Amino acid sequence: MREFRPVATRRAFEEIASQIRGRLARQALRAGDRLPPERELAGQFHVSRNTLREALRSLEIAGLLELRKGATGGAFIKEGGGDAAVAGLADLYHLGTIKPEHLTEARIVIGTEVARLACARRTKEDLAALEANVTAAEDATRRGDVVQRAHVNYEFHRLLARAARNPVLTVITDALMEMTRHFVESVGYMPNRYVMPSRRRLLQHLRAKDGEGAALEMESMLKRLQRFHLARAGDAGKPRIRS
Amino acid sequence: MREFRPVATRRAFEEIASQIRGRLARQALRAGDRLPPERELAGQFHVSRNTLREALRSLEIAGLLELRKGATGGAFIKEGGGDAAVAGLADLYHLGTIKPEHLTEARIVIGTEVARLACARRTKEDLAALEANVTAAEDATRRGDVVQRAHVNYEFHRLLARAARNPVLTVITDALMEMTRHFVESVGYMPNRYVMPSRRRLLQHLRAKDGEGAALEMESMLKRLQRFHLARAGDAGKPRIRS
DNA sequence: CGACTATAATTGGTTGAACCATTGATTTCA
DNA sequence: TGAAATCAATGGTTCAACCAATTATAGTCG
Repeated sequence: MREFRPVATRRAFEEIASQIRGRLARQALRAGDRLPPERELAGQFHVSRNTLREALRSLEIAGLLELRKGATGGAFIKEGGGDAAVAGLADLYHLGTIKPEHLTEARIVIGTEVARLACARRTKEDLAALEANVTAAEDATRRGDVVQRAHVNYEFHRLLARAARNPVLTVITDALMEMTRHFVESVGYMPNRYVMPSRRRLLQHLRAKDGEGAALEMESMLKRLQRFHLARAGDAGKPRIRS
Repeated sequence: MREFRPVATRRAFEEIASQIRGRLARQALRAGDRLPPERELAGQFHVSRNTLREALRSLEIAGLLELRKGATGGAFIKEGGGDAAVAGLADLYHLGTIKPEHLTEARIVIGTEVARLACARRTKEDLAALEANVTAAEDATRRGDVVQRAHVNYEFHRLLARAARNPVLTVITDALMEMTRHFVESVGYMPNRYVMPSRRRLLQHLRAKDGEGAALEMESMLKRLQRFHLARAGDAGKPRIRS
């Protein structure tokens, strides 16, 4: 496999970020903890404040830290929420590495399994939240508020993923919804008549904990949506190219 | 849903990064292009070089730029390779948000579908690369080189994901393998006798383009691996806690 | 002429000191 | 007591250097 590793001409800020990452990985630093002020940390690492800031900046972008200003401010360890991973995947869509057809296909693959797992693990609370969401989507549809409806629909998938109780699938679903949102905004909101009935059937399967039924329902809905989306993508789709 | 967006008290470097991101998204900047030197860019944005550097740093961490030193150096637009997304997901594992049981479950879900798709789309070249990989794994096994064997095995899943021709699944697989690598390193390398025979059967399905057979083979192998892994995780597993 | 070598130019990496802007705590005073 | 003024802590930004790596270029010697 790899015969040689590139000789690590490590930059100072990388070394610092790596040390802080290490303390996070070994749980010496936990969510909510605050790092010392920049000026003090710079002293501890024997680097200038600018260099230290680049290290903190890299950790902030990676989603590990949150920097707050003010008297009680500082660098706080963030709860691992996967924002960075979501942004990283979304960037791949913006760059064109991920194309609409990849997105729709991934949604089918992931969504189907999420539905299956959610059936097995959903709590009463999950079910209530999902039912409230579907009701809200139906309201928005009746009002003809396509934007609101689209956002409620993204939220449905996120809720379902959380009900599946697997953070890997949660983060992936969040990323897929983020990409879908960009896609839909670039081709325009598209009303259709089959999503809401499908939602109702899906809720039935969830109530009955019928994983296979839920998976099939989700798969068929997403495949229909795929055809719908890709037809649009042909015209206006893909990361929009402005002049 | 969201009633108010947090008022964006945007920092200068964020505004700069956002502008560059925008030019990337609209393809005004493409992979391989070089941005002007820092000193010049700082002038264009009317900010200090330090602030500009924080912006470039954030884009570098996000995997969008690569900074090279020297006379022909500068900030180059990177090919969208998903490194940042992989690192973001791996961080979630280090932070403990993703636990070994989530990881093994996600591998089953994703790996099964990857195997199915790879069957449908693999080229002769994919097949050849996979066969060479399995041969290399058998060699390493014979030599008792567990470390090498583990790395060749991760590579197998990556090759299979590339054969599936969907960059979403590629990136997710890369991330899952990265997490698996950390997991295995924390609990120790574990030889077993069922992976290599499974690989051979999987290759047969790939040759025959038997998607269903490949999916079943992969699923059964990964489930067996899951039991094996989680048994270990009970003792030493999870992101290792050192004193 | 050609290959090697010293030099210069370009570019990112780092430093240190200073000042600005925001935030929360403290003090002041009606 | 409570509202307003003040202070202190902290991240954000600026500026002006200098360091270090890398490549292009000019020079030198065989």
